[in-house]
Amino acid sequence: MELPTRYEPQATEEAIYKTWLDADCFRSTPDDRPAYCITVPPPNVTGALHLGHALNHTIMDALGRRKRMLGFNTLVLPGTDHAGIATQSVVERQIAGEGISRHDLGREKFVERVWQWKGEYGDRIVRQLQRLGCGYDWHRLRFTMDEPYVDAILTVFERLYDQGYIYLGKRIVNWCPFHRTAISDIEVEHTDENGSLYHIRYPFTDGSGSVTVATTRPETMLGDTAVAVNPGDARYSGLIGKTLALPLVGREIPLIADDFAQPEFGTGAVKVTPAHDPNDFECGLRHDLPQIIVIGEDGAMTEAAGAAYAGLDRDEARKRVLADLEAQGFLVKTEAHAKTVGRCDRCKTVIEPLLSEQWFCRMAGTPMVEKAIADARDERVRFVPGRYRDIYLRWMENLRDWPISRQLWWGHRMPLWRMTDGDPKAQESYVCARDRAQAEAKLGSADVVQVDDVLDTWFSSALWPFATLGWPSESEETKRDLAYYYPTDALFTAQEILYLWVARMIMTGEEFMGDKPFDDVYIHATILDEKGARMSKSAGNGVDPVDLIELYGADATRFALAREAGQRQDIRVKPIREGRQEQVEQARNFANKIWNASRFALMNLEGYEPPAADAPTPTALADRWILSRLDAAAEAVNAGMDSYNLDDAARALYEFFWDDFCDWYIEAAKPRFQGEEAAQAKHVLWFTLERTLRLLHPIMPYITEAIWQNLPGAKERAGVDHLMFAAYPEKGIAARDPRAEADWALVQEVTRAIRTLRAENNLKGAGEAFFAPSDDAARATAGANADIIAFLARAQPLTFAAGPEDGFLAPTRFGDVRVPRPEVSAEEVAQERARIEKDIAKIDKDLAGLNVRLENPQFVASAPAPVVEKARAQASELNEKRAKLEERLKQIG
RNA sequence: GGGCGAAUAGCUCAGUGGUAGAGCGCCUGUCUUACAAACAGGUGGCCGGGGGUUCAAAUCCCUCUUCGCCCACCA
Repeated sequence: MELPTRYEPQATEEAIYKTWLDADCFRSTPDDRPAYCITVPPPNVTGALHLGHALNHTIMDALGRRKRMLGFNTLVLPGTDHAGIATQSVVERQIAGEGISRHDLGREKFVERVWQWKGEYGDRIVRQLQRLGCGYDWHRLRFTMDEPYVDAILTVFERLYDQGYIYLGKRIVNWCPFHRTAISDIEVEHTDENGSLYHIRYPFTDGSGSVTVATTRPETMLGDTAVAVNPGDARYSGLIGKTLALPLVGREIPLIADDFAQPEFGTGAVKVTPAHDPNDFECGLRHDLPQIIVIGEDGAMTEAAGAAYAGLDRDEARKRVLADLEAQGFLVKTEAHAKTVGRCDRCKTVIEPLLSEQWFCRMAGTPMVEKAIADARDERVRFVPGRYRDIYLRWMENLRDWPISRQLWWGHRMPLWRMTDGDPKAQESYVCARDRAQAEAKLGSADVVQVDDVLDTWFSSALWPFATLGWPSESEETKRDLAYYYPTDALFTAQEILYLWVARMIMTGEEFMGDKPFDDVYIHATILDEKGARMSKSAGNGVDPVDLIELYGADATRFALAREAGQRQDIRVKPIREGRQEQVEQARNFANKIWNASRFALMNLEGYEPPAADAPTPTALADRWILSRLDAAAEAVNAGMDSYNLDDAARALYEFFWDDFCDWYIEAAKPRFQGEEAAQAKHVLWFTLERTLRLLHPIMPYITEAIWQNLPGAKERAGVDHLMFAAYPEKGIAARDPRAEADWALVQEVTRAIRTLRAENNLKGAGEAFFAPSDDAARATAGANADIIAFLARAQPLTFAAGPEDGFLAPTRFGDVRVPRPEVSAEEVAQERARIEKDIAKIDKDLAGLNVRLENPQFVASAPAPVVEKARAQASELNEKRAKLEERLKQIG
């Protein structure tokens, strides 16, 4: 077997993936097996895969692969998202580099450019997922702008519209002046910033004094249509109803009473700008106030702001207004004031609350929302970790209507039409129609126009679990797929899109499929940098998974992520420094260990034919022990995978493979391959390796496949061509053997004692060692394994006797170990004495602790008997050990 | 302003009532016929602070501090 001593993933992984594709391993069609279906969160077509994706897909692929091996018909259905605002932003930035804006190009040309972008970058994501090893059914790859998918969107829209859920509303929305579109609350990012609170004096028109208001946004005063005070505020009790003259503008506005003005804030008087603040808007409705829009869609002041300010950017306008107020004596004072500022989560532009006409979808109280709440409350949809259920419920129970129209160009244009001369601000003008012909028929006119707006990108992603499976097609294939795969089994995502996406999928699933979209929602950790900060392109602290894969291979990258992917809220990932990344490097070392252990096994199993009876039933201790450990590992790995604790599974595999299988079993097996135990040792080696490869495969698919393909008899015994189709080992694949585990502990402890004595005393080469077992059981176990202990400890031979009086001594639980002492210098004697004294000091410390407990009558009375027994046993062991060490001290003088 | 998570060896993390573990790092040896990306041995921690419950607390409760995440229309 010609295998290099180092595992080189770069040389093999891509070729292996190709064999899987060529054999069409990942295709899923309904059959007699139970289904396991995941529709993957579609990455945006904005660019490349980031580490969060890598984690997300590692988890899904690992769990999907394991289910396939457990006999489920696994469908992991991939796709990409057109990602309206995000992709439009990217392309706008791109053309900005050419010195043009989307408005220079015009809608049609611009959308062409975005399609071009999608063509280039959509495939790139797919290639990167394949490089990561994802076993997805690429025949079913979906894109949110594919024709059948668009059909689903139109169908959903039509139904919601016909039921009266979709309406045109005039509201304050979050307006992004950069994108020139409305966005929803959850697309606004809040940051705490240092600002100022400005106190401005508004004089009464009758010259009887003034009222001072406090505001953080002085520029909006140009649109004020009232000042409000709390009706219970004694300071203003006689003044309500009087008229104020708005400084700079001169407009006469009333002083009104409204509960939303809080006496304790500022001066207790608040300026009311109904067109630019949600609270003021509500207040304006209550008092029937005019709504004056002074900031336009581009973030600049409008004509209504007055000639002096029109055309100024809002920041510039603020400065000008303040200067003018100051000059005219209206600015009373300015104080520092921390405030939260809303920014567009895509471009970080400060959001302008703006009064505008938008399309909304009704939420609160609708059956789909009620059902989506009930699904979580009754745990028909299970959240993992469970705490996210409460977070979800709290949000769902306070839902506001969903603004679904966006003033973007890249997206699904809303299927709403009106006659050209119809009132665009009246809902009655509109009909819902899929195309011009239908619109003309419905409106009874050929002179029709479609609304310019596109749908919120999350409107389309909300349909993902069923639209990707073909809904609303009535074809036999679709009906079969939906019946078989829906509801899907689990959804895997990060917490940031719990509301944006998860909640809405549950609602639409209930509304249009009459059932939840998935059983489980697993919210995995968010990737943070080493200091705990969010990774972002602008901060430059990102780690590119493609770099990690190129450095260390996909298996190592996957293992490193899986090993930390538990129920935690975040995972810290260090940067790549000087071409190294610690966490993935450790995983790469593990892969290399797997490679080399397997290489050793393959060398010893050349030409080997595993017996027909798959599972060995050996008699030798080492064999019984490793099989028992294998079974324990299988149990732990399955438990971890079943409970979304991939980290536990990864750790169990790591520890079993490295500590048990490599460090002890393989080492112990070396001499046995020559002796009379060779047959059973080889069988156990083959079996343990083969089953371990199966256990590892979901997390490290490439290296395990590479080895398995070379393992003699593996394919024949499993009856399949690829490891991914072999049965996944579960608890019970081998005999649990507590006796063997207890006996092996002796082998380990005696071995370690000899090793330590030899290492600490600088004894080179193989030498003698003595073991005086404390009882017959220890003698029997050690006797049967003397050769192995001697081999492992590089001690030759192991003699069952007290050994020479002047030998180095190590008391163990099973008896005394001695290693003969050659000529030593006074210095070396001093070193040995120091070590023994240190050991005794440690024993004394432990004994003191134990005695405190044992001498406490309450401990003896209250603690469970086994605990007391254990403490007594420990104390007596330590006393014994101490006595022996003391004796040894006297010996060396 | 609410909600949540985290704080354990220099670093990254395990450890949910019985006197602390792993990997990396560091120190000593070793090219022992799978692996120096390795092997053997060792060093290293009043488990963030304070209180409480208990015979017994890293672990359960309260509180404080620090860091982070999510949510939030107080000018």
